[in-house]
Amino acid sequence: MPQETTTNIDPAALLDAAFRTAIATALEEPDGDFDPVIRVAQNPEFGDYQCNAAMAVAKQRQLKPRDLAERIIEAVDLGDLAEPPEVAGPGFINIRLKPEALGSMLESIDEQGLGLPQPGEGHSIAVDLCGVNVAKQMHVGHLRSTIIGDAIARLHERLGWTVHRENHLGDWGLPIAMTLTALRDAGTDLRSLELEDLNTAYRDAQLSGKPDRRGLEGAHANGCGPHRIIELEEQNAGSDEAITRAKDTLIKLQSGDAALVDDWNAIIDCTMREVFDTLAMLNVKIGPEHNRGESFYKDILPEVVEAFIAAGLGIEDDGAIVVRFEDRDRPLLIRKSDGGFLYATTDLAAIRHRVRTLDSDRLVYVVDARQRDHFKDVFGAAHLIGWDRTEKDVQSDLHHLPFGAVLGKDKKPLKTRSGENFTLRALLEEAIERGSKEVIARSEDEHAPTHGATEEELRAIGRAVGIAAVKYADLSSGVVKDYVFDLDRMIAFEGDTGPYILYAHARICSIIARGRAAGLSSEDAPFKITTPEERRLAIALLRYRRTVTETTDQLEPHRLCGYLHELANQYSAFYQACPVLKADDEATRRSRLRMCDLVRRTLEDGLDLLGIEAPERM
RNA sequence: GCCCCGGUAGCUCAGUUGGAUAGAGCAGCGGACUUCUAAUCCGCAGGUCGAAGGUUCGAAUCCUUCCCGGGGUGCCA
Repeated sequence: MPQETTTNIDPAALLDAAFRTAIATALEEPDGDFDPVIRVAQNPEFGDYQCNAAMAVAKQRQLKPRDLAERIIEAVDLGDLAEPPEVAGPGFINIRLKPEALGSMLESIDEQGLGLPQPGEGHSIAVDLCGVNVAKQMHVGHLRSTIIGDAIARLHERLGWTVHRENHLGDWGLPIAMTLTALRDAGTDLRSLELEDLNTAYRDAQLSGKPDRRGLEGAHANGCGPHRIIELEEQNAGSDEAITRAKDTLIKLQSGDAALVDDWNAIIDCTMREVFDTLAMLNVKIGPEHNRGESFYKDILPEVVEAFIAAGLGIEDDGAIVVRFEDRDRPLLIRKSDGGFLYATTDLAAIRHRVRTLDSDRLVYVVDARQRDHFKDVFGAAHLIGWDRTEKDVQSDLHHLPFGAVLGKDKKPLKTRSGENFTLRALLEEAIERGSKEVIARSEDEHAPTHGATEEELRAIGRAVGIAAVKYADLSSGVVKDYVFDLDRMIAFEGDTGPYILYAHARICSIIARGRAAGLSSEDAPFKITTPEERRLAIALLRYRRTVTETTDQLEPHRLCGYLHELANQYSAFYQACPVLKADDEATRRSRLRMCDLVRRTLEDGLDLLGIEAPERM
C-alpha cells in the first residue's frame, strides 16, 4: 500500500517508493514492480531500516544477491532522507535516516491527526460486539467481545470509516420464553422488576428444565477441557414439560399478546439497565442506540429460508432445510423439521441487513472462538446466495474475529470462591478496588504528585488504572489464545502492563506542566535529533501511522499494544538520558519538550483507540 | 472418526507474513536515585522454537507425517 508516497510522513513508505524504483532501474525494467521488503532494522547496528529484496529478486533472476544489492544502492535516490545505504551480509541493504529528515518528518506528524490517514472514507463497517443475553447478567464471557469489539470500532472510526456497532442481543427465543414463564409462575410484578428477581427467574427456568448434572459430572470425570465444562454448566437443557410450556409462551409472544409483550419489554429494560451500568464502568462506547437484537430479525426469517429455497440452495433433508457446501460434508441447518428457525437463520438475516441496508463493506464478528465453524458456514451460505455483496455490488469482507477463553489461575473456567460464575461487574469492581488501593498508597508519599489529592480524585485515578489494567491485559496478547485472569500481574506497575503505559503518560504530563509553569513554550520549536535516545524515540513516533493502519487492517489490537509499550519504554529511556527542562541550551529544551508533547499525544491517542483513559497524574 | 486452534526462556507472551546472533515482560543476579514522578532506566544470565523428515542461498514461519493440550462436529445459542 504505497499510498501518499509524496507526503513526508512515513519513512517506511518513502523508502518503499524509492527502492521500488531503484530495483526496477537495477534490473533495467522501467515498469517492473517488486516489493522492496522494507523492514524496521532489528538491531541498531544495522541502521534504522533495511531493504531485504535483493536476495529474493536475485534468486528469481539468477543473479548474485550482493551484486544486485550494489546495483540497487547505486540506483536509489534517497534525496535528503538517509545516509548512503550499505550492503551487508548476503545482500541486506542497511539504511540510516538523516537527523534532519527525522526532524522534518516529526514536523509533519505533529498535527491534530498525528499523521494518520483516512482510508476508511467512503467505507462502512459493522462490528458485532458485546452480545449480551436478556435475563442474564454479564459475565467474563462478555468481557472480551465487548472490549475487543469496541477497540476494533474505535480503530476504524479513527481511520475515517463509518462504524456500526451492533449489539446482537439474545432477546428472543426459547430461553427468554422460559424466563417469562418462570416469572409469571412466581407472580412477580414486572413493573418493579429488579435484577435479583430476574436472576432467580432465570435460575428457576433452568432448574425446571433439569440441567444436565450427569453430563457435567461425566465431563469432570473424563477430564474434559474447560470449554466443554463451561458449555455444560451453562446448558439450559430442559425437561419436555417445561419446554412445552415455554413454547406456548413463545407462540403467544410471537403473535403479539399485549400483556406478554409488555412483560418482555420489562425484562429487557431491567437487563439493559444493569448492562449499561457495567459497560459504563468499562468505558466502552456502547449504548442503547447500538441495540439490535435477534428479535429485530424475527419477522424476516421465513423470507430468508424462502430465498435459499428459491435459489436452489436450501434443500429439504429429513424434514429440515439445509444449505450444503462443496468443500465439506457438514451442512448448515437453517430451518428445523418442526418449522422453527435457528441462530444461523438469524445470522443470515443480519448479514443481509448489515451488507445491504447498512451498506457495510466490512463485517467483523467479535465472538468466541468456539463458533468458528458456525461462522464459516454462515459466511459460506451468505456468499452462495450473494448477500455478501452491497447494493452497489461491492464485495464485503466478512470476518469472524475469534477469541479465546478467560481462565482462572488453575487454568479452569473462572470461578468465585463459592464456585459461581464471576459476574463482569464483580470482576471490574475488584479491579477498580485494587487500582484505587495502589494509587492511594502511592499518594501517601509526600513527593508524589498525587499527594494531597482528594479521595474522590484518587478514586477516579484508581478506577482508570484498574480498568486500564484489565483492558490492556486482554488486548495485549493475541486474541485467539486463552488467557489466565490474574489481577496481580495485570495491575503490576512494572512490565508490559496498562499501568506502565499510563505512568509514562502521567510523567510527560507532569513535565509539560512544569515547562508551562516555567514559561517554556515548545510551539514551532525546531526538532534537534542528536542523542541515540532521541533518535530511537523519533523513529518510534514515526511508526505510529503504520502501526494503526496495520492493526486495523489485520484486526489485531495486540500490535497497537506492543507499539505503545515500546513507545512508552523508549520514552522512559529518553527521559532517563536526556534532560528536558534542565537541558543546557534553550533550543534543546524546546525541542525535547516538543517531543514530549508529541509522545504524550500519541500515547493518549493510541490508548484511546483501545478504549483506555490516561489520567494526567498518578 | 472428521475438521479447526494452540505448542517459542523457569513463568506469561511477541515474532512485522521466508531474512542477519529467535525477542519482550515477570521471576533471578549486578548496577544507577539530595527525582524534570525510581510505578523508572542500564547491564548479565536464561532456548533442541513439541518431534522427525522435506522445500532453498536462508525456516519459529511454507509442505508431509507424528506427539501433546484445547475446541467443534445436523435440528441449543
